[in-house]
Amino acid sequence: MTAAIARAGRTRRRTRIQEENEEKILDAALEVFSTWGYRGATVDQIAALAGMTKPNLLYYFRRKEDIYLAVLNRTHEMWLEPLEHLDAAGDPAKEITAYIDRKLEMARDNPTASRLFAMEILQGAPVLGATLRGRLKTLVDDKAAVIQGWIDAGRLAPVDPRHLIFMIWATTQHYADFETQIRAVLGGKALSPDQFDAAKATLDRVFLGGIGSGRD
Amino acid sequence: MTAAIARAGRTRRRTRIQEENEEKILDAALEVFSTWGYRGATVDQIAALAGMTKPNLLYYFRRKEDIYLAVLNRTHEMWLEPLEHLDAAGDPAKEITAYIDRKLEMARDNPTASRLFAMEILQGAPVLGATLRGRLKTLVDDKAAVIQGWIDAGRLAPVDPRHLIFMIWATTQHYADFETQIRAVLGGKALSPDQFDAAKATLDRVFLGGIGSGRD
DNA sequence: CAAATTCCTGACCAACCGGTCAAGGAAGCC
DNA sequence: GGCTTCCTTGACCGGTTGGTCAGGAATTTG
Repeated sequence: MTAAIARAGRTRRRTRIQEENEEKILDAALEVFSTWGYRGATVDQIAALAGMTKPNLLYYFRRKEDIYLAVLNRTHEMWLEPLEHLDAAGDPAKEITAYIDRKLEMARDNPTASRLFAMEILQGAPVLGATLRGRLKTLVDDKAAVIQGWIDAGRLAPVDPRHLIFMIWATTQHYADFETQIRAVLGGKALSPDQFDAAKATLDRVFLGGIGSGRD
Repeated sequence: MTAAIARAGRTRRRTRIQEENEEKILDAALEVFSTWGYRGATVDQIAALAGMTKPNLLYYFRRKEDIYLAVLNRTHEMWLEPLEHLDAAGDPAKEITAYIDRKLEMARDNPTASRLFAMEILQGAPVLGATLRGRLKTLVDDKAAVIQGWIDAGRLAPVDPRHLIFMIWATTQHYADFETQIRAVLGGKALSPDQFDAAKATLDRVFLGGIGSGRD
């Protein structure tokens, strides 16, 4: 996927050095784009963080846009994945809790990826727009039907499945996207494991209390 | 507040034209900064949207940074306000529902303001950092104590008050900050009143179910 | 209406930005 | 070790960006 963009068709072989440097570049680009957005980021900045000169970086990715596309492509699978695991055959409460926990772990382990998507969407999703209206919409429609099925069977309180999904996205991603604010309010430097446990406990409890066990 | 920055001490009187043009500029700046962030936005862009030339804009605000500060200052009171209304003397469920509804209305009526803060925080809160660690932290500490009081009195399920507040921020602001994504998933162009009602109903139900009426 | 003040603009500037290119240096291969 | 391919870099380029400035136009004030 990455290789399809990076240095596309410019060398005969794909070398070890290419592999290494493209990874360095994409790591740096993730950091820079997720903080400054596409327009706010500079190629120099990315190159410096990747430990190389600008012309050298542009030897691997000919254009700034190519870097952005590559780093978005590299992370967007990871983005859709957790929801795909929501299993109609499972226990509703357990499935939803597991989904929340997976998403929260992603926010903890890949905060920059989360922020990159936040940036992309704040800017009107110029790149991911089509994916959102396509694959993501299909996926949400699908899983909303699963949740609606649970509700119809009386196994879950009657809530709008789509807005429930939005709530889960919002609350979990918040810990990555707004980390600066959360740190400021809670005090301390980084979000501690304790604080993540507290977040997880609160989310589980509110969501499960809010939708648990149906019929009312 | 704005006048303290704009054209500070450069004219003797404060004129009608100053008032009008500074407002035009700040409206335009809100739009542009909230989409592109500080670095991604250009002064030309803001000037064009405000319907004036760049030198003319710079006659009112000498530097790009001054515009950014002014537009953040103008909106950040509005930001803190809804939480301040949370009243220890009121009924817990009613107070929290009212808070959620107020924040959701703010996201609906001032989505660009919400996005501006999201941008600022994604960029590490270079300007608002001090405010977050100061006024906002104090406010949250204060209101968390109120909620903890309700919990101790058995009028609310035992949840971490701070993380509950984060959840409310996350879910309500999500409808402004990630509007593009929500529109993509729900289909349609703008978020309809119906969809806002559905969001409100879902939020009210999940939060109230999740924390309602205490003791368990 | 005329003087004082404020407002507006075109022309301009230095710094920065994305991107190119020629040429030398390092790896890989036989 | 020599040939081929790949990697790296300094110098450079046109366009954009934030910001200045001199001077003319509009507005306010007496």
